[in-house]
Amino acid sequence: MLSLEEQLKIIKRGTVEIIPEEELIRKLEKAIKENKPLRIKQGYDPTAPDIHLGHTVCLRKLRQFQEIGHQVVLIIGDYTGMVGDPSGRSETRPQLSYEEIKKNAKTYQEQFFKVVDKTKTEVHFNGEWFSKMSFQEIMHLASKFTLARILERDDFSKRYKEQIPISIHELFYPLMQAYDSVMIKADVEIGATEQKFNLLAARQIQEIYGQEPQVILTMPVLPGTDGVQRMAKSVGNYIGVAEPPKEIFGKIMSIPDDLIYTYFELLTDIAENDLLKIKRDFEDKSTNPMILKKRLGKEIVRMYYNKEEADKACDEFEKVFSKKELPEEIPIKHFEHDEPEIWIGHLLVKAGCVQYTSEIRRLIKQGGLYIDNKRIDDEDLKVPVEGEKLVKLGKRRFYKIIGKVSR
RNA sequence: GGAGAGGUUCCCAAGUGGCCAAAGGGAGCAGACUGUAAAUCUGCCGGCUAUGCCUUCGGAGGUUCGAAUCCUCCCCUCUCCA
Repeated sequence: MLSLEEQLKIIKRGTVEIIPEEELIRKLEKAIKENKPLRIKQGYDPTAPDIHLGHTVCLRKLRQFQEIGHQVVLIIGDYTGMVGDPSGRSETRPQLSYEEIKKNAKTYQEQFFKVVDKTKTEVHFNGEWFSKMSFQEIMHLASKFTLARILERDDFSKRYKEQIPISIHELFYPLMQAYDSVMIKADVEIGATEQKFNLLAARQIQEIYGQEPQVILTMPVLPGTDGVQRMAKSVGNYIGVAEPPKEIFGKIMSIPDDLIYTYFELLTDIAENDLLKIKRDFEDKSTNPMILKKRLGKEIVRMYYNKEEADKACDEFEKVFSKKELPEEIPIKHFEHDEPEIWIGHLLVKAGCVQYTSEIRRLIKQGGLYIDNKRIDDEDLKVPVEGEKLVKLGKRRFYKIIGKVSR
């Protein structure tokens, strides 16, 4: 194992808080002395089946712990997922069925191990213990926590004040997460800053169950591609790790310039002094932010795919947006119609390019529809069905449409 | 159980009988510009081959020439009291 100082340095990079740091040092010292890895807990509720870059901030920290020789314990929250984490929420989460959760859990794990080393990870479902718990035990656990403590939380107290409903089952969430820590005897738990309450609750509960409380590491919450809200699938400002390279790259290019440094810092392994240089370059405006963004995009695609894909994604971007050429791969749509001619609106709906004909009228009115590189300005345009057409909607949606007259 | 407040188009949020497909903001989309799918500005933003028609304001009925707006019943949320 690495020395204490080396380990601490790695652990501290990008972390917001370590609570309490002395305990972490003590635990690390012990681990080194006895050559016994620490148990690093990460819980995950498979409520949506996609892991996005926001999640990877914590996952990358787990990975780092693995690299310095510690044991990662992943808890898939099949039960907590059914409750729904109220953290940072202004409303009750939808409760998912057990089947949905199970299905999501599979995808989750696949994506999870794109970042974390599978061979060095112990996986548990919290249903392992929650499904066996009796009501008596649940009441026992519930009696260890008070409403006042729960209401210390901003999200709850805010909802309470604003008269937004809070269901009783939501109050159980922190207790459940805490109990997970007890069951797997966690030494360290990592979470986003908004998770702080849940993480702290675990310390208290662990003590009640006669365990040494876990140390807490909080990581920053990653802003989404809109640069305003935290990255979340529900907000639609996310970049999923399983997305195609082109998408990841393109979405990176769409983040506000101000986010460039943050993304480099939290999402890449770029060396410390490189990071500083990027910050300087951005601040003194000596480098075009676009250049930095391209580098960021390449870096991230490389992490989840490889260098070739990264270069390809970048070339493709330049081709389509800078040079306004056609992308490499254009989705092909087929459709059939029983007359030789068809109104353009119907064609595009039929081919599945858009959902409504109104959308087409709008596009035409705004000058955003091209067929075979010709801008269309006639809303009522009819075109022949037979043959192949290249359609461009706005600046980034391309389709090749192949029509056939059906008899 | 009692008293009160509220449920509006993707989200937030105006609107209390016709001028309402419904203000404003956000998101989204398009155009211009550019250094990029940044920023900024402008426009669009329920559906329909459309100078008109159809469907929307928690649900079901009703009053009216006319309802998101008034009445009745129901469902849901919140607050206070018990």
